[in-house]
Amino acid sequence: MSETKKNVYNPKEIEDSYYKLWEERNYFEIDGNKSIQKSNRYFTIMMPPPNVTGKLHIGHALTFTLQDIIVRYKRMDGYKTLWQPGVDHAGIATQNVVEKQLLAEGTTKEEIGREAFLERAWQQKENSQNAITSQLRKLGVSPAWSRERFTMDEGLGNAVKKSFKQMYDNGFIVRDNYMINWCTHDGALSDIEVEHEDHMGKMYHINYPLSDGSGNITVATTRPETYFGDTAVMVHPDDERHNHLIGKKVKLPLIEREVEIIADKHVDMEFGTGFVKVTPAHDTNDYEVGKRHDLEFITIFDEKGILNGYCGEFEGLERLEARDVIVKKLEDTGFMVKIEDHPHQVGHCYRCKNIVEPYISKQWFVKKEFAQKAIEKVNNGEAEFFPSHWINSYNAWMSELRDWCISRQLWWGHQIPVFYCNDCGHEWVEEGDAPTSCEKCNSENIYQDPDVLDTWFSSGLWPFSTLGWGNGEFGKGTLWSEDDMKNFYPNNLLITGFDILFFWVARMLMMGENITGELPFKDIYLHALVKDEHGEKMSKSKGNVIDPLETIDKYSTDALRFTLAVLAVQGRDIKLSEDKLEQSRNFTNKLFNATNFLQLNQEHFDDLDPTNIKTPLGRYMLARFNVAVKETREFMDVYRFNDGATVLYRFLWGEFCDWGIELSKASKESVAELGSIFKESMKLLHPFMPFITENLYMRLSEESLEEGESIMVKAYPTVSQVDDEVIKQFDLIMEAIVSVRRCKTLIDKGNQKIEKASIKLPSGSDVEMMRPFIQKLGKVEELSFVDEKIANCVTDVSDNLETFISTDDIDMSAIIAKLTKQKEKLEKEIAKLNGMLNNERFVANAPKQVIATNRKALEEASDKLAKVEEELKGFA
RNA sequence: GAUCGCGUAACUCAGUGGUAGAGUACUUCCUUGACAUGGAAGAAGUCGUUGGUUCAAGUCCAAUCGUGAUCACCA
Repeated sequence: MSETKKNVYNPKEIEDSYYKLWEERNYFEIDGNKSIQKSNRYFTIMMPPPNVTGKLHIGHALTFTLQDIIVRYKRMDGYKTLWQPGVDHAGIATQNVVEKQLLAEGTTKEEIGREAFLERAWQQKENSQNAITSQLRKLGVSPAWSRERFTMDEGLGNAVKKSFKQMYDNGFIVRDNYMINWCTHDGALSDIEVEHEDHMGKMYHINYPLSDGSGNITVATTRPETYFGDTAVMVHPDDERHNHLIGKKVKLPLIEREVEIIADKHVDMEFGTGFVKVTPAHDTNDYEVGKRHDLEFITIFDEKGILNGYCGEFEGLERLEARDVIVKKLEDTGFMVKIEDHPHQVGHCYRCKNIVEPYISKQWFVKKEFAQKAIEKVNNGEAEFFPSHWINSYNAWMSELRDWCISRQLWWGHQIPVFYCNDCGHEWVEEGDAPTSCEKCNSENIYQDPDVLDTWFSSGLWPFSTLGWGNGEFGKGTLWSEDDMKNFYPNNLLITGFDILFFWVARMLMMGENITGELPFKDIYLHALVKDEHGEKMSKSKGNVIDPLETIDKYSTDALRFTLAVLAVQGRDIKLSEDKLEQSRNFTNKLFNATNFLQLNQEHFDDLDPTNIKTPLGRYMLARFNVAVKETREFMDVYRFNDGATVLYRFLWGEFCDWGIELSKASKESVAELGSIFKESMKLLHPFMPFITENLYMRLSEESLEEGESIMVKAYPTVSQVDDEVIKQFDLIMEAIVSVRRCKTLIDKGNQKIEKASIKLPSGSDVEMMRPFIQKLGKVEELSFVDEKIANCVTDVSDNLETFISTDDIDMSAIIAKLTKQKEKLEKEIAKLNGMLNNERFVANAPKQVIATNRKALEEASDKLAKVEEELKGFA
């Protein structure tokens, strides 16, 4: 049995049940906030669809929390709000997960066949989607679940075919033989799917004999096994060591095939031996050289990496295993001159970590020209990055774009909607149902391209395909409606991690622009990665992974959400730590206990009506609340989640609890008003902490969610008149209280109750209004207000007032030390201000406002100094 | 090599040209009738370094050091 502590907030009791009710009542749907919707206010944000490969991690928790904060804010602020949920089929990643499952069962995808394999993949999709969506519910997020989509559902499949045809017809999609990145496990990859890693390899120096028998040349290579594909050796034309050999022939070791020595400026004379083997079919640079010199392209291994007949006796070996065997043979036969250590970078498949090969293959590509307009429009300000510096990365990447390889040799994905006729050779794109005969010659001897599309092709359409674009009749009226494109496109905002800027964001921008004529969203917020408390990337091997569900279990959903929000500073890594989570947890507890306090006095509190706030303290807290509302809204509007959260923390804890509640103990009649303000501030906080705010709002309204309407569909607070006068009055009250407390520490009374104190206030202060607050919080039985300094007492001098407490025998040295320090500080300040104000150029150039502020500060500091000096004189 | 961040109190970090801020930790005190997951008071910073612009620089500019990320090339 776990003990339940009194006065400790227990979130577990409410989180699941509230969520269930919210969802049942359709609050998350686009008309969930019907009663507060304002006309023509629409807000759309797409959920980046999680991969159906597993479960949520802390990065998901961050991204979805931030999205939910904005969505709840907009929904409460009267927008018709669409937060579009869904999941991504994640081609390679999911296929690999399923393959691993099969492997564990002792079988393979080839053994069970394409159909059975796809069945397994769909099963994986179901399992993962269920896990993910139930975890998302735990996070308290509020997407329009009724519209949940999957990138491979029929409607999105239709959109893929339609957009493919459009791009094909416009000449942006072509099929060609290119040198691409080839993974012998996963097939063709786009450039960004290859990760380059530092690796300590070897540099092999190999002798190639000259055909005329006049000697050898030595080439240097890191990949000796590729020499069977060499079709030339090149030297720099200006290389005086070697250029006399241009035009001569050499024989490749062992196989004795002859290749020519050619001249090409690509060679770096400083590097290696100056002789470079040219393997046009297996190296990106050599590919270009090969094209320049019209060389033969010899491919030496098949799609699985198995060496072919060009490799002589090594035929049948796997490319990686072959290296050592070949090297051994070259050593034995004397062709190997030397082997040195050589650090270099090796490309790996981003999904299976296999070493990627440059490989010539016939694939489908999206031409790089496709991106042109999206580059221009983003740079014209039609979309905006938060933080803004990301536009640099966007431009850098976009300007170096190469054609995007979109065909994948996988089974799991959108099959390419291109058909070929075996009889007449016709090739065409079919955007409708699969045809049974050739559209040109009517032959039934046709087949569909067996490859599937890069997973990012369909996710690139996500901002509009989910709104019904190209869906055909699928889902019409249930998953989407005909007004959706008009109302929700372009989307207002995208929130996602910077790590998929190129993979996804850039692709959405170019596809959206080309296919709909408009960029798909206006604002692009890119958040950082969640790191551990030391700033280390989380990884299973390091054992520093923070699991969102465990965290929720320990600290509550609200605490996790608030922590992530408070740490989400634009442009900085998020270092998540237990300390921060504890702090947020404590904050929820504080709010819970504030409610307990309010309800000691009365059970029910009305909703806030500013005109009904009459007591001075009520008016003061209302004024502070207004400041908080203004700041929170301003920060939300520019996606400064950390600042918004900090404002709320400061207001609710530092102002409402520490001062408002404490002061109300001297003003019982203000409690009813404070309760109303607190209820309203629960609305303000709701987007960050949806559960506790609902709970406390309901408690203070004496309602339950079962009977009442949720806080999540009530109007977000707006700013009413801020009463500056009452803020001034209470600033003075608080200054007096702090001064009394400080004075008491001088006589070692801590915060104990004392009998008498005197305060000298500025003239015109409303002393009778102030008295009860100062007496109560300063813990003074008898408080008197005086016009002159009192003899024989300790004194505290603050900006606007002085406090005196009579004393007989106490050690004065501490007091003198304190006053002396205060004096020095004031003198320094006065000197600084004087320096500025005596500077003619400052007075001539600075804004009047600044000069006035400084004059006033100087005056106040001088006054204060005079008082401090007078005190010191008394001790002399 | 190129580009982009970051460097502010012991720690984690805000800071939008106008007297340097928060939370945690620390020191001292308080179990006061919401909360010890709490309250009060306090101490703590040559804002990486050096120049420059400006009446005024943590903030803008340049250089430099440290640190991190991304992209690219190395046969």
